[in-house]
Amino acid sequence: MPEQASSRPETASLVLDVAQRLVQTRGYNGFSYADIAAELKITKAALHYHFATKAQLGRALIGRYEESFADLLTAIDDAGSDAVEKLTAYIQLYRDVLQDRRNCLCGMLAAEYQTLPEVMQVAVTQFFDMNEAWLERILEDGRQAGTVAFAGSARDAGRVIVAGLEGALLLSRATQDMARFDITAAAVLGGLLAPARRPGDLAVSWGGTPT
Amino acid sequence: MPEQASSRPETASLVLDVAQRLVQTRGYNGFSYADIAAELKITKAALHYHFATKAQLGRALIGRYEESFADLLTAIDDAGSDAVEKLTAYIQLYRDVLQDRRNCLCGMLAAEYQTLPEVMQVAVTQFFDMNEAWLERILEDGRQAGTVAFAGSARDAGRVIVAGLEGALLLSRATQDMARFDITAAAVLGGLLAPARRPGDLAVSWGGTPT
DNA sequence: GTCTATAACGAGATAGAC
DNA sequence: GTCTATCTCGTTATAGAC
Repeated sequence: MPEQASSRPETASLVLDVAQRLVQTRGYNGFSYADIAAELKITKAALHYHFATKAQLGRALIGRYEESFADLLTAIDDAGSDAVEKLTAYIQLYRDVLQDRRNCLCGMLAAEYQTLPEVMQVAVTQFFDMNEAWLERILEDGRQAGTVAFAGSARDAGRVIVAGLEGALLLSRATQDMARFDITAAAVLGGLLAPARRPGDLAVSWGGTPT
Repeated sequence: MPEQASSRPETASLVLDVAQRLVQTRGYNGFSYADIAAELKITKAALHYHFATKAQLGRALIGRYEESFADLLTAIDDAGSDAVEKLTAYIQLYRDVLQDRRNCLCGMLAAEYQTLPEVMQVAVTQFFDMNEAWLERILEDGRQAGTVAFAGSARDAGRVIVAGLEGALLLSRATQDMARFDITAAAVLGGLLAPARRPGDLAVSWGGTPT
């Protein structure tokens, strides 16, 4: 770990906390070192000590986010429930972000993709790859177990889930309407349930045969 | 219409063209008056003559975008085909944007929502309302005709469609993978088809009962 | 309607003291 | 590890000539 002198709750970590919230709420192009410095009551120069360039800060942000997200996915795996419960828990991760009045870090960065330093672009892509790989595995397991059903590859079905949730997050935040997220989430999950398991009380169930 | 002197193809319109492409590719916080001026080979001061502030430019951008989008929806209506064809045409509008290597103007602005001047925030919300109102009508018609099927309200089903397409646009652009958009679009449409009409050859069909 | 010129500010970044 | 001070550049915006 890096050297440090006086400050105890590692400053670099606090910087990342603030920067992450700023990116999730304002975007990478929507905040500056001055914003972080003001909030932490240190100077911009001190920030540059920890993260020499904004690109390095941005890269570290994604790295930490992906890592903690991967940990959450592992925790879901370890809970050992079935595919539907795991997918529900996955959706809940997105919902938690929204409840925090934030967007997904990488969803926000995906919008700004073209303006990002290359190191950040690569890291963003990697984040979504990781998500899709996890979903692919869960979906394949669920299909084997007969609890979820979908046409096409598990990988593609995972991509559809990510797109639906990221889009729901984007629009729910803009319209400040959490219900908007919930109906999309219900549609995403409902559309994957094996017909036998499909409840009739879902608010929206894509492709569910209506009675 | 506003006065003008020498320039013929109304400069204001050219400014909007360039600005729109910049917002759709880089975001509202990702471009400046200097970028537009350089491209049109006029000065920043000339820009300020047409749009005194960046907020006014942004507001005009959304207004024109919504108007032309509404015209496209009317054209789809006038084609007089059934709900499924209209929904297919709607999806195609999004696909055209992606093929142009752009994001939806308002999808991009939704990400930056929190940083936008209030006049722009209101206009963005209005754009999505308009889309959802149109979809609600088409979906209701289709349900009546028995060509589309969905649980819940037509309004909510429309919201799910918009979220899915905006999310697909966002991620397809970041990963530079048009196929990613197509699989989500196929899932969105496939999930709405009435069971009797549902083809088996869709790459992905959300909730379609797999054989 | 467009220009030159510039104001006024904020951005990312660096030098060097402590 | 944080500071003061400063640099350089880009940003939005304005004043006033043509």
